[in-house]
Amino acid sequence: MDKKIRTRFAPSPTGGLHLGGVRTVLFNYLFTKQNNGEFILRIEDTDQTRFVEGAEEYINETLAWCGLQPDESPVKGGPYAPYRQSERKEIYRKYAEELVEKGIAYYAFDTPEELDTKRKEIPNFKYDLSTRNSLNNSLTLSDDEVKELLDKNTPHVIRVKMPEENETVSFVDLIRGEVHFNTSESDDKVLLKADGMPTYHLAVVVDDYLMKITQAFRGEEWLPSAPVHVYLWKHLFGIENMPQWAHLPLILKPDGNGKLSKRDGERLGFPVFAMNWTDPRTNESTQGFRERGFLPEAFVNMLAVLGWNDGTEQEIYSMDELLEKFSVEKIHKGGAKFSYDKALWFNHEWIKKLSAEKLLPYIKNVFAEKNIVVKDDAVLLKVIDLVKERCTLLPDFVEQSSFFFQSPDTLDIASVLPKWNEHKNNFFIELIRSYELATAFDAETLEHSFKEMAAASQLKPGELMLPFRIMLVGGKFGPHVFDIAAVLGKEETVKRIKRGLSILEN
RNA sequence: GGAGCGUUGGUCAAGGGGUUAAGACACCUCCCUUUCACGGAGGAAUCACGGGUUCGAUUCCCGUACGCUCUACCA
Repeated sequence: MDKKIRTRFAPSPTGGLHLGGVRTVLFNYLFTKQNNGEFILRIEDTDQTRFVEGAEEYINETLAWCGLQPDESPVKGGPYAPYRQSERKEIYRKYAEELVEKGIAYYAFDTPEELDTKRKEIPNFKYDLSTRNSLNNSLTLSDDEVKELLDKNTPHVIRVKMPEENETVSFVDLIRGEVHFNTSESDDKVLLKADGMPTYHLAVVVDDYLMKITQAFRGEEWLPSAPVHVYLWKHLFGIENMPQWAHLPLILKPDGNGKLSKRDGERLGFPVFAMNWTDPRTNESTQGFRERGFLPEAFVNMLAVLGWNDGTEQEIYSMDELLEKFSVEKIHKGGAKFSYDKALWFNHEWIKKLSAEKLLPYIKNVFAEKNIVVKDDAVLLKVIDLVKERCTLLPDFVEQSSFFFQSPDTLDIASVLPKWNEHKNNFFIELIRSYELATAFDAETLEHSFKEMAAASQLKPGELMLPFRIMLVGGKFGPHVFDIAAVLGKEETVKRIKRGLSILEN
């Protein structure tokens, strides 16, 4: 039992990594690192027809962005390389044939077309104990016939022969407890395809064994085929060497029911992929959480509590806290509907939580995209602290603070004009004079002199603050006006008041 | 159709044989703020249904309903 903990994430490179995939990685990673184990990335690219260029790189980049780096991977290498199943092709045939010799598997020569017509003719057709004796395989053919077909390189597959007697396979799932299946319910899954590649069913078992995997996390959709894997383990490597299974609950659509899909994101207007993804075949691109303006901390946090809760009221977790508090036993059994509103809330919380220094590179990036030039990082740091609590997504910083770095294009004078008069106009002329002479230009003294002058002019400060804000900011938003003026500095503040006045005059 | 898994407010969820059934998101009202936010207060659940077991069940057991997943030479 003091075996080194080893887990794996085994995606197939067919497109962008979605929420569910990243969460599987997260839970895997958390569990592994809590136990000083090793986390492996294994690429399951056994289906050449579904292989998509760039998908593997995308997975690597996503893991890096989330801070979930594997200890062994195709890129990083490791003692059990290669980590791409297509490069391990030669390994699998041996095991499939071993199974044939043991009578646990058999050769099948039925063509896909033949099986297709069977499926059309017979409702609920399954290649299983009820049909295999009337099909074209080494169970029905004589040894000589089989040998001849094999010698002639006739295309064939190897299928498991699920037991005929009512054998119950049960195993303990880390999340669901004991799960039972009757083996006769499973069909005779293909293990080795005609092209010599293994199917998932053979490949997971073989590779999990060869790579000494101790715990296997995967989505709940795999539960029905688990008995096949357990059966294979039993005859290939022994049940006692089988990893512990953990079938994670699904992430569901926010509306209705069913697995969350890329389509739902498009339909409802939120990302489902971690990062931008462009399908090289269709050129169709999908926005990711990263490009939408999510912080990796928030993304990871949001995923962690989708289907897991530590029993306390805590909702905001850093990676370190997750590493400390995560537990597999507290993962839920039922699926959870994804809520984009909640995801936004997490991002907002993380923007508030992170220091201006940490936020700085993200904000500069977002500004650069809008061609906003920031000359002085120290100013930007101050600005970030001033506006961060009103930003939910990173690009919100542009809206909320671009006026610090460039004068607003237009002023919302409609909000001022109806109540604008000569009296107020004079006040601002006075204010310009006063501010020009000011020796200190901090928010507090600015506010103080502003209010004193207002009192002297028999005006309520409140009536003057909105026009002042519009002149500086352009609209009805942003931090306290005097904080803004202080950051802007004397010259710029005065300049903007003058400009505002000239616009209001017309 | 079959098998497996699941079911606490609109959503995420805590809890667990006896409770006023936590908390968060969203929504609404109010307070704070003469901007927008933040923040604060308040507002919603006969714990899917029906049977048991029990002095007592939302909590344990069995059914039913509903939902989901799988049922490919895809993963």
